[in-house]
Amino acid sequence: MSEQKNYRTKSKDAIMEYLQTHTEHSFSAYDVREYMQENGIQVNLTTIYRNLDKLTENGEIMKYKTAEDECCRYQCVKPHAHCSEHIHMQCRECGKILHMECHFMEELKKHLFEHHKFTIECTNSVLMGLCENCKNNVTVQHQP
Amino acid sequence: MSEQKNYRTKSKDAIMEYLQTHTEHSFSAYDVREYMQENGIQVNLTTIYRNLDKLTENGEIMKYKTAEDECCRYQCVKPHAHCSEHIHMQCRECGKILHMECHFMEELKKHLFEHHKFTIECTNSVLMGLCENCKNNVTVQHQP
DNA sequence: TTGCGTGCAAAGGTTTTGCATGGCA
DNA sequence: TGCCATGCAAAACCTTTGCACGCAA
Repeated sequence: MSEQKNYRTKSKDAIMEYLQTHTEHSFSAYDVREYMQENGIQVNLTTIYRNLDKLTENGEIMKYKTAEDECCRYQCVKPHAHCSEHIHMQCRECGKILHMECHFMEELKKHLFEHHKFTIECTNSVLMGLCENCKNNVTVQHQP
Repeated sequence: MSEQKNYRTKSKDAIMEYLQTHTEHSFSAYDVREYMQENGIQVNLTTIYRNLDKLTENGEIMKYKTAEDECCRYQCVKPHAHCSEHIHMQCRECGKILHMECHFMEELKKHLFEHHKFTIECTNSVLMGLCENCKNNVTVQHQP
């Protein structure tokens, strides 16, 4: 339908580089800007938002919010195939994202449909919790 | 620790009434205000936010966001026990919330921990999708 | 009478929009 | 040259905060 030409620009390249070096963690628009500033690249926050929006539409990154976040979070899903067909887990401490790329995903879909008559849509379906590392750290910290 | 007295007020009663008649769906602060206006009850939006916050702290309602929502959504979980121990499913069309109150919840927890080393925290863990009703409607609508 | 609850106005923060300019193809 | 991309400023939007007053207990 709306076949739009995409020009290659310095800003876009810089943002893509950020994404590809941060595939394991989620980030906010402000994180991207901070990275740009640290590397001496001049990119406006509006431009960052516009590029992140476009990437979300193209399915190259995920966009979501939680009750704890006051801003949107994004994550590159490019290295993983079929991200719209499995759900994701996010660590609330470090922001790391895990992909449920395994046989259990099918079982989950099946259970939801058969027992709850619910058709899951994996986009925006995120389970919150703690990854291995952060769980250990949090546990240690909270001990007397 | 902070044992705070709770006064019973007209606003609080009105909000609680809204909650108890809307246990099946999520709502925003603006939904509550709209309901109040329709019923001729004068309640300030600030007051609504403050009461919803308090109810969230008490564990009587859930609070969450999704990438699609531009505002926070809340839902009464009072009729369901142990809502912090199971995850929820939300219909993206009608906002309805379903509770995974079944044996499968344990299997899910176990799988996440054993295969992904992920410790799920059910608060804020919401699966998005379509409920039975909306799935049928959407399917029909999209047919030629 | 005490101090929690409320309304009002204003501020805070993130995200979006309009418009003129810049730059890729 | 045509049109997408960008920067800047301002707006939009939801949510929170400060303060004075009202009201439950």
